[in-house]
Amino acid sequence: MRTKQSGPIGRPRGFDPGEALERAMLVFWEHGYEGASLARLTDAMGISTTSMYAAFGNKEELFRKALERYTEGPSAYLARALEQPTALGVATAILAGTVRTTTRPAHPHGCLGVQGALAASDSGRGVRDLLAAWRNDGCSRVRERFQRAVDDGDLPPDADPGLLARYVTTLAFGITVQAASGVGRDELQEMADAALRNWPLP
Amino acid sequence: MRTKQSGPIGRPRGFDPGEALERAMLVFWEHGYEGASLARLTDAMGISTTSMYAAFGNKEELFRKALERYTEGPSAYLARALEQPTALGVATAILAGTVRTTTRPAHPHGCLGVQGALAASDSGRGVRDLLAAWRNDGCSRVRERFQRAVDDGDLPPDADPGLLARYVTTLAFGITVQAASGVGRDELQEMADAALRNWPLP
DNA sequence: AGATTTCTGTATCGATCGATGCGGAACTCG
DNA sequence: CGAGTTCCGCATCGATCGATACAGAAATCT
Repeated sequence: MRTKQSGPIGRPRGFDPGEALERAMLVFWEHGYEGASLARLTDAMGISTTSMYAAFGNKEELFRKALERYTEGPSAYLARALEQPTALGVATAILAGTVRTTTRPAHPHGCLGVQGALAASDSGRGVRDLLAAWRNDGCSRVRERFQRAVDDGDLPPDADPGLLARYVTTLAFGITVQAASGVGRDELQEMADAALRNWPLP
Repeated sequence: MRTKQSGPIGRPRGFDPGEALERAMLVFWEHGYEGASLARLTDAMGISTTSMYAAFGNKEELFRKALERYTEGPSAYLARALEQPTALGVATAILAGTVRTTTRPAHPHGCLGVQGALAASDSGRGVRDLLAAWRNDGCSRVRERFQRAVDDGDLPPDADPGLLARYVTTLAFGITVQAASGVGRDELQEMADAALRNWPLP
């Protein structure tokens, strides 16, 4: 027999916060921060607005947590890509991961970090700036990885890590826009392959 | 002396529709379709909601006309770029025009055709699809131009016009996202130069 | 058991959304 | 001039926005 764990006092939650957050992330991904209404979010999460506010604070806090989940979930390919042994491997993995994630059937097309709030009203400025910082942080991490590649001799000494990182992330962001426009996975992957055929940029 | 033109009967408009549309376009550009409220739009246009509805129909129609104005105004560089004599000239002009237009001081950063409505709620689906078609149309026109370059011998016979067009437009869309994130003009132009240094893609 | 704490469902808040009704103002006609 | 037509300012519409108040339900504590 197992001893009953003494849980926190009071009535326990009637839902799984992780799964509710996953559902919310998908709604934000598909409709954007301002395009996702509380009614639609809570309906997808399977809880009432009261429970949502008690568990996540408010709509903006819910989005911040959904973005964290997105980063560690659908967007985790970035962290894995940065661990590739060569700079070319890093770039290739980033673009392949972007293509795969933004064109998954049965998932929203595009990237939450881009279409979550590229432009917004005043009330969405906080989230818009958060996402801009999220994207710039991604570019910075790639640049630092390429700088390490230069230091290690993997990239030639005259290579510009900042320029290469900007190139790769610009392609990645462009891919997310193309995916949101309905462009197919194979065509984007072919383009990504061609874009890295002259690495590291003459 | 000049004969007085017999204008339309009734009280004449108290505002210039072209300038009002220009103001509306700037608001849509900065805040997106759903992020731009009627109150903010009409305030910027300097007219009342009644006048706006009488002159433009409704919010969605106003956006459609604002997008037309954007296409013939800030985005006119695309049409001019397609008239460049060489495919490389076309690609170079597209990216330079994108960088310039999306990073103009005293103008909204980014591109109306991208951040106008990448993701939206149900009520914004019409505009979202309109913009997706707008972007895909842009890519198609570039592809047709590159096809002509192949036919004319400007591009090698084995060049893939569709892939090249996808490459250039993906870079352009990526640039608009970077610009919306606050990345500076010079850095983006350097990246664009490097991206075309190996034209037409090995 | 009773007391205490926490979660949930309903009902609703004030604000804002896009969109209109209405009466008076401003113009061209005859 | 008066009649006819159009435009504009004000007030307001029903719907929806994000966010809460309140009371009852469900758990752990002593």
